[in-house]
Amino acid sequence: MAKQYWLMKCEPSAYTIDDLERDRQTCWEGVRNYQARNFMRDDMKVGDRVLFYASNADPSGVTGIAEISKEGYPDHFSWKKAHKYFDARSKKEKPLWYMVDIDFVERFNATVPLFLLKSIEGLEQMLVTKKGSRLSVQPVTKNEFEIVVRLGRTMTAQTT
DNA sequence: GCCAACGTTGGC
DNA sequence: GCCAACGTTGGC
Repeated sequence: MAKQYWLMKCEPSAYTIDDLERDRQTCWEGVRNYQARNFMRDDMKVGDRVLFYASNADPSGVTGIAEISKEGYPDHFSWKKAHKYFDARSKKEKPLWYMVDIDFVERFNATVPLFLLKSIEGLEQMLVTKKGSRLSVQPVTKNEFEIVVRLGRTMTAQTT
């Protein structure tokens, strides 16, 4: 299958592209939305590229690039009692929630802010630019991905 | 911090 | 199966 492209949101208080650059790799636990889970469990493949998006940030926007390094597997945090991601409905024999692993690829010098994405021709259909789109794991097209990466590489610290 | 938009839950 | 109530997300 051809390489696919995604956008994954995370609040900076939880994890940032800087954290990923330091760690080189992380697991994407804690997604508790069925649509997002299905993307991770069923569709993401090793090598797929990911726009790393900082939500609830100042400014919110895409901060870098990651890559899927491990395909969907059970989110074992859902089995850990007392963990904030614990969910009694998820059983080891029948996991309810899934996660993937991602590798660090690139950190932009500055965030590509959401307000800029909204103004760019070619990104009108991109889910994250649409009002009320809360999905934390979203598919993006190759074209959208490439536009955002090109923008990201032109960002400098001064432009924000 | 506010609040609109959305997803989920649960009573009926 | 409907839909009101509730909790969460996330831009601003």
